[in-house]
Amino acid sequence: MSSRKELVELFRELTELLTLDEGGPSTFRVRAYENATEALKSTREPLEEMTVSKLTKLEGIGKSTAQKIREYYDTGRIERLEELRAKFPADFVMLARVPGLGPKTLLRLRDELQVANLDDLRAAIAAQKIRPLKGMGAKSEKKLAKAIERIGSKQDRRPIAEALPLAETLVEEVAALPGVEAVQYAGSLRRFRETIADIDLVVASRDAEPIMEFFANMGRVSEVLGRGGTKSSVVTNTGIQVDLRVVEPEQYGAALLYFTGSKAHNIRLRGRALDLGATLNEYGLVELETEKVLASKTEEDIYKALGMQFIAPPLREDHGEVAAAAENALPNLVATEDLRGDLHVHTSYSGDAKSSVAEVVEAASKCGYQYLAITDHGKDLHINGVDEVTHAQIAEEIAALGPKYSDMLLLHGCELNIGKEGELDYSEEQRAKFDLCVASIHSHFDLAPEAQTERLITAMKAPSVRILGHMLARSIGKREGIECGVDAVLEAAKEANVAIEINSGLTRLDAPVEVLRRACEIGNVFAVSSDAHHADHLSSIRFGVRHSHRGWVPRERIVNYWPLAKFKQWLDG
DNA sequence: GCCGTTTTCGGCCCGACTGTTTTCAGTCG
Repeated sequence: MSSRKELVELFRELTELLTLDEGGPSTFRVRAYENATEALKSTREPLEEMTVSKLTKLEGIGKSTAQKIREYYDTGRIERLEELRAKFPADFVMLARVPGLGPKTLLRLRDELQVANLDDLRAAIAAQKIRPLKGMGAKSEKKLAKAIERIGSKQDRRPIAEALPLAETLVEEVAALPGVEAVQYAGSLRRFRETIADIDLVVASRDAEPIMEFFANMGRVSEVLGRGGTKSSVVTNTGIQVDLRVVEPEQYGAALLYFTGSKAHNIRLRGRALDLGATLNEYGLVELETEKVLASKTEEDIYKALGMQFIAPPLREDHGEVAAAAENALPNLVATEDLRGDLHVHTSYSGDAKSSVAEVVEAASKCGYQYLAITDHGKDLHINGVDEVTHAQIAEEIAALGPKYSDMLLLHGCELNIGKEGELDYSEEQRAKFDLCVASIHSHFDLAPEAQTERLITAMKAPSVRILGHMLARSIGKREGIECGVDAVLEAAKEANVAIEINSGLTRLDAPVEVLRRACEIGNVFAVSSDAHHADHLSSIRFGVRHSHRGWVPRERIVNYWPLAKFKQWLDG
């Protein structure tokens, strides 16, 4: 683990233990630790080399945190953390993971019943020792017993590829209910995070009851965690928690804003609301003095009333977007309709794809594209690869479709495989016959970082290569991306005028957000690509678009946003 | 613990649901 990552981990633990020490999560000290942890996570400053006074200049980091950072880099440990670890052993901290069991109750269980671990808690429940405690009762005891069962089955965050389809289905089903004027999934899913902990649904309706009724009784519900008049939580039989909230249609924008978050973004917005003499909650932005509702119906209204640009959901992480929006300095983000082409698409010639050349081209035409690159695999990719003869055949098929699609430039491309040493399929002379080459890694994921860096740079030096496909070759939730020197690779890409792909596959979303943001700073160009393996999947490019938003990628840097002439100039350049 | 031209103290985001109460504390997001 890099020392930076470890430092963030230590601060996370510090925050968790401090929450116990403070006896509650909402003390301002705990908040400060949360903020500091977040600051460490998102900053790019070279912390290791910085003095205490320099560190305190960073937002969210004061004297105390700065000293702990220095202490960590100088001695490898943080004294305060050691103290807290001694005070709260790991077995006891484990208990905080039981849903519904917060610090207050936890500390009372320890002080009054000597509960030190999960077994103690089970024994206390079995002996009915919980219910006599003040503020507790038979119901709380039972609830606790049930919650303990869930600690084992409770899944970590789910990959977006698993959660998004379920969320879309739920939205469709709820939208069809009578009285529903609008419905949308919110939360981290709408922010397009790679993994999500639960699905949040926000509904606009004047009659919440039938929606609650439907929601709690859906066939896929395995457990109802809570059911109120306007808010319910369930667990589905695949173990994903879904929260649903119903508001009046006039309040829909405020509710959507509130539940899309992130928490830190919301806090930042509320702070700004207070500066303007107003308060912001899930029902609206309300002027404090007059109690007049300033905005509530749409998110756009609220951002406007707060005196800032609309902030796209993927940006709402409190990574500087609020300040940027107030200064009218957000990047111009690309919309799916803005894209003029797709530069990474497979046909059934690639063993792992399903649609014919004609079907893929027709689908691209329906997307309204001005250009399309068909990029079946090179021959080095065993099983799914395509040899020279077959590629010549593909070229003919594409050429034959030219007259029918005269308003679309059809390119015969190839997705080359980057070998262990950075070698590519075919000879450079043969590669030059392709209109466009994407080069991607499909194997040898565990090489040393230096070797991976060299490998990518070598591949990009081939003059035919114009796009670096799914840069880290990760699979979200399954496989970490390769380790490499990101800056060196991005610099080399810039030098070679190679675009960094923004791969739209929900299991890929590669290059990752941190790489995209770094690439923006370095000055790279990008290609948002579907990597579709079926004609129906060209539309998944919309996911890549949302991922590009998360990376703050300005549309001016996206080669397939460019008009045909400019795109061709880049392609031939 | 952090922050700041209403600065070095006194603020710091806001509400639903549950289970226990009979006006509220704890938890969660």
